[in-house]
Amino acid sequence: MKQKINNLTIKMLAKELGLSVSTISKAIRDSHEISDSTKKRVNALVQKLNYIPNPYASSLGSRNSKTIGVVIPEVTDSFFAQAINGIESVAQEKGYHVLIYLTHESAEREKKILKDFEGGRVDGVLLSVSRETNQYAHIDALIKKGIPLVFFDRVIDEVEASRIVTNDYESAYLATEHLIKNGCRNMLFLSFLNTLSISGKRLEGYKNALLDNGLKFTDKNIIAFKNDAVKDYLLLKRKLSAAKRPDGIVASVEKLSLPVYQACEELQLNIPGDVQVIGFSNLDTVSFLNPPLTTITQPAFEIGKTATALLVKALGRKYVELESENIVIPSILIVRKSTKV
Amino acid sequence: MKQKINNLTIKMLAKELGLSVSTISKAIRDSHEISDSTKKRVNALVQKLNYIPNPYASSLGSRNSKTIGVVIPEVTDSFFAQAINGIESVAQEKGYHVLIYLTHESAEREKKILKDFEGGRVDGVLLSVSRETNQYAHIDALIKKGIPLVFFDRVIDEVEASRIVTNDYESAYLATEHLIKNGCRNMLFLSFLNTLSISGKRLEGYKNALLDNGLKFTDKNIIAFKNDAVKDYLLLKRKLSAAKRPDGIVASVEKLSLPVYQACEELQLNIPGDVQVIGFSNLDTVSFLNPPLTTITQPAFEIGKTATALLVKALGRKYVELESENIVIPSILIVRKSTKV
DNA sequence: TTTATTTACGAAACCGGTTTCGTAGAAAAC
DNA sequence: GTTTTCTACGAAACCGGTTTCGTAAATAAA
Repeated sequence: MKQKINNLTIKMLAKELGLSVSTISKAIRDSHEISDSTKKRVNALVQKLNYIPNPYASSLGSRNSKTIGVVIPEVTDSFFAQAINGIESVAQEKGYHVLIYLTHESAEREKKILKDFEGGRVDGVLLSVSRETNQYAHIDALIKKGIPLVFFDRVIDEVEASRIVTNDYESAYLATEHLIKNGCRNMLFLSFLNTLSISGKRLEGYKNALLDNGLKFTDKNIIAFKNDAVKDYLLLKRKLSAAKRPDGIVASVEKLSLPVYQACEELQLNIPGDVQVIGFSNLDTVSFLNPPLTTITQPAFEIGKTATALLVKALGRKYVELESENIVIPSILIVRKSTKV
Repeated sequence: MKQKINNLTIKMLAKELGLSVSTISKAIRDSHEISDSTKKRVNALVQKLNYIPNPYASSLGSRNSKTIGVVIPEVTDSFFAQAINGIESVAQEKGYHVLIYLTHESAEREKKILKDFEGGRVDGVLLSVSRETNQYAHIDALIKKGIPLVFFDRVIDEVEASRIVTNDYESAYLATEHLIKNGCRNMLFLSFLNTLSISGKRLEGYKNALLDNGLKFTDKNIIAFKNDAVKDYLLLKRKLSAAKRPDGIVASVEKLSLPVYQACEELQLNIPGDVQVIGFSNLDTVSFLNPPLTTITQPAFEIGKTATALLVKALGRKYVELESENIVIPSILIVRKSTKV
């Protein structure tokens, strides 16, 4: 069907040099069983003819693809964009190729993607689960097939695998405490409705910060967005214009900070005068928001790098190790003007 | 070396059903030369055993990988992030896998990546060239190898290939004219130093808008950043504190808007009172900057989608077509408070 | 009824490398 | 000088599918 230009094959090189196919193959991969002199001859011809091995033939024969699969919810989110940056940097350095897949927060998509991986498309997987993901048979199945997987940021606790995360509990605690120290007594906690352990941890942090500071926790202050932008926004506005208006907001997800600013603007609420706001965000524009947003900023790039380094290390080993690492890279609180000093 | 779990092969399925390997292969791919009844038998077993074909074996045999390569300068830029989103959406829909590569604005990297592609790793390529790229032999070489390539956003005019871009000239013209209408007479044009045709077009737009409105154009108002954040920033500040201070700024690259805000803040310059600012940006945070930034916003998602659709269409054809399409998707001017009404 | 097509499938070559294993000749050890 | 060990390479099987081509049986056309 495809009439690709008669590509150069290893066979042709072999004929040209009067060597065998296997010798060429080994020479190219710098095998110790080939003499330096023939290696030079081979490489010279490779250069001259601009020979590039067919990656699929190599992968088939060697049973490894030098490819890692990255499965994330979305890419238009500064956290994930930065994480990809970190991932790609070490992948490129180590000679790995990266296949990227977006789940758009759909567990169904995630399943299909991982299932495809069972066919051996990738040597290893970096996964940040979708918000919808509440079971993990598909993940376990993949791991059982012998394909190393490392979670980053959004993990499933029940699955035995390495994970690189940030300190969600502590940073939410810190964020909440920061508001309390600034005088807040009635704080909203904004998150998405889901089963993600990370939201759970952040919520816990928020909750405990309240309790530890003698404030009481009430479900009414938890807003679980449903990903219906319009409805969610209305809900937020209602909360912000209620009689007992909140005096502080913890936006536990990057995407939720902006609606807060918008709602406050529409409701003529002053930040931080009327409401103080702190958000989990990695955007560098936050410094120039009106007012600049106090944030919990995650080490996205580092997380991506570390996760990939760990995966690559695992791929380098002949036998898959059993023990899985659990690395926590802390987030940082950056105080700006959306919270009082 | 790798002791992958004895994977299910088509051969085993064949034995199990008493059919030949080729029959199974055809049945799975829904070939017309297999009867419905055996297709059903085969699929039933496939389901039952959870058989997933080895993608590398398929690719090798069929000489196509159902994979496209995406080569972009960076991912932590809202334009590219959104573009990837568009790319991935149609790729996933059409059953293509996407390999992603970042050049980090290095022509060298770009060359290496494209060269690797010559080995047949991908069926087609989506490319947005690096800022450094000033020759195109590597691109031509790839195309000559028979691998379809479509440019998006950052193109090389000299290369014969399809391209999906936005109306850079017109939007810069529009942006500049907008400032002029608002009373600006001495406007800075900010861009990166490079040979990118897109910067050239934007610069042309700026220039012609000046000339058409009876203003004179001077090189002194063009700041070509060199990607050295510190020096560039100092240069900007110097320009902004000069005796004949500019009254308007066109930031022709997303990354250049923020430094402007920062510099104005440090220099106590009011936006838009002292300087009006318009930027090319796709960030949705711009509405909440202080003041909200007037922007030229590019249809990034659409560009990604269109480029991919075009590429996939080309891949579907038996023979590579000669004519290359040239699609322009316009950007839009969104007026906010950083420019006077 | 005979011949021409179609339909449904199998055998075998093939895709382009990798890996295993065997071996001649050189070098080292005894 | 003989045996042992390396070194450097080749033949052939293999990776797991796809594709080509041939053909028996079923169906249609003459």
